[in-house]
Amino acid sequence: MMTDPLQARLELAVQRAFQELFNAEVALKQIGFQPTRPEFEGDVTMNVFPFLKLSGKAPEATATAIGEFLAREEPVVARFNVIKGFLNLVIADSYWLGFLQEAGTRDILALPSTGKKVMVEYASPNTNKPLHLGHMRNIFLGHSVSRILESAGNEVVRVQVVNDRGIHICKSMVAWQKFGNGETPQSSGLKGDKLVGKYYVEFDKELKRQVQEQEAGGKPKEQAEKEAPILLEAQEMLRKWEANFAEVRALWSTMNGWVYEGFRETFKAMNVPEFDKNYYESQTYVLGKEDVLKGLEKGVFYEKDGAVWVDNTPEGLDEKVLLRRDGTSVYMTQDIGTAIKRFEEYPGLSQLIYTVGNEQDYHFKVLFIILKKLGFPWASELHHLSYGMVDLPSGKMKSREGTVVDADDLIEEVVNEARAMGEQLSKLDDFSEKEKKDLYEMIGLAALKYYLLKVDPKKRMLFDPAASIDLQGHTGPFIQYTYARIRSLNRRVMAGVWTGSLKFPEAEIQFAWQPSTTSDQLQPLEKELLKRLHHTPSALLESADKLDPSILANHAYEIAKAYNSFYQAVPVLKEEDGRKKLFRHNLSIDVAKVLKKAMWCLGIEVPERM
RNA sequence: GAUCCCGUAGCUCAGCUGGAUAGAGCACCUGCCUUCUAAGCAGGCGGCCGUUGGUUCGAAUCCAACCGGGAUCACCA
Repeated sequence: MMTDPLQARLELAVQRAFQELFNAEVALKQIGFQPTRPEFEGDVTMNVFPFLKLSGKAPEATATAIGEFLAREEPVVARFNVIKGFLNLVIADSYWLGFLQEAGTRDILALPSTGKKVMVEYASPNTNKPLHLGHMRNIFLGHSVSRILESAGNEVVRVQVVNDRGIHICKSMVAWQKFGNGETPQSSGLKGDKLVGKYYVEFDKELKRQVQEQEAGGKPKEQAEKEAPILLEAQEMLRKWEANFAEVRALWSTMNGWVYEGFRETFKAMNVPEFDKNYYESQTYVLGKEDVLKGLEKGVFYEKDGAVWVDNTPEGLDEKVLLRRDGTSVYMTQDIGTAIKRFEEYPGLSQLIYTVGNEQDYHFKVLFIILKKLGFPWASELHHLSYGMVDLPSGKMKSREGTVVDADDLIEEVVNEARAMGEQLSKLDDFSEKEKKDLYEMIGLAALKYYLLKVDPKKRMLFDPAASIDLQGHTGPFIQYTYARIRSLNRRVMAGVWTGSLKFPEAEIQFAWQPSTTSDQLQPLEKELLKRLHHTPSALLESADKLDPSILANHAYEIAKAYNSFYQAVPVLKEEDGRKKLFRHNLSIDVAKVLKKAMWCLGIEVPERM
């Protein structure tokens, strides 16, 4: 990894070794290091098997020769040992100590600016129902990826497309007109999105009733489903909406307004910021038509039966309609137009990432190919951040069958669990009610977010309600707890003065450890921690490259775990030797800093006490 | 029918750009609070890495076939 200066150094040295020892050229990329397995002495290990042809020697002899060269020529290598074809290198403590010093003076989770501007789209809900667990995976992912990209040196623009028009919202509108008796969020006290969602369900109920009725009257099922009066009404409502009927538009605005108010509350409860820009489908759905016609002129698309098509069979895909015979758009059309519009609106934009479920993999493949065919230079910088569905122990989530996990309910549940645990431990009796409430929300949300983010986004995941509110083990609260422990140490150092400040006391505590060449100053648990910290920039970069927060999430967990082992076995403030005490405290501070920033990248806050 | 994704411990997941004896958490069992927060630590139990072949000095990792699970393939959104 390029961000790992140690590895880069060693690779160069090994390259030199091959030149001087065997008169052989080796590309840096071919030289790979891996962490040394714990049962052997060493920090990093090089496998020499791939290079035996170059050296013309046996594995042990090759490894030994390189090891001797490195120990002699490269100061960071303190010593080495060889086991079979494995060259284990012990890195000088002074290197790790130097790293610690550096980590103390700057944010190692802030990579140099790339100068790139990246747009991330996520959330993109429909306005006919409340947010649920599936949205939460999407939103936490999109938000986290945005922050990771920021930390990795990019400027990020967050956007969503609000699917505010279409048959779905018309269904809610029709049902509300029929059965609503003028109900509003104010009159019933129901959250706006819940209220609109309720009428969407009402619509479905009534539809089913009518279909059954008509079936009983002798109509075939398919016909009954198409001809149900309430469905026809919804379709009529959609036509009126498109024709700009004032009353329909007014009702539409009102009901969407209720939904937005509800969404705002949920976003607040999720502790996720709003977007830099919202695109509304009611505005974007007209986009793309002209672009498609231009493509037709250029010969990128073709006409058949009066419709405009694109032929993606050369790419191994199918043909696809872009404009219907009657000249109207399909979903793809507006996505083409919206993408183009975004790059016009944001001139320096170099990348666009769509956070959308993997059931739309095919759609985005086609979209990207089309934009490439239209000749947009940025088309190769489009990414579909495709994530897997969230399953429940009972099976798939289906909104029609009422098996969805509601976002608001879930947050409430997880916060209640945090409260129950907190009160049982009763460490916080001096907290005010407000402080307790804030803390339990922070902990509950951490459990939920971490649970959803620790899994590779690409993979379908199982949502186990019990595990998601777990506060122990491989969880967000475990990392929070580690942070709080360290902050407690910090406070003691500062003579018990509790300021409530989130600032780290670097100013108060100077780094006083003098790196020296004498080896083995570091205890194994200290070194283990330093190595994990040292790997942080690489983890961040990999997370950013792969658009995968789980890499950073798991890295943070590894650090927290290593810290807790260290904390348990090695005294910090009770250490008599002042230099050691200071060193360990500095180490602790850096762990806290990294944990806090890594959690920030995941959209998770950390408490000063818990 | 075609294409794509996924099969690792009882459960949930890491590891997958090939390397040493495959790792965590949960669950279960044993210890550890008169020393810095026990939401913790130390230890134990638990694996034909879906199956079969191939490539390789070496395969959970790459390739092929098969089995099992999921998704997608509309002049729908």
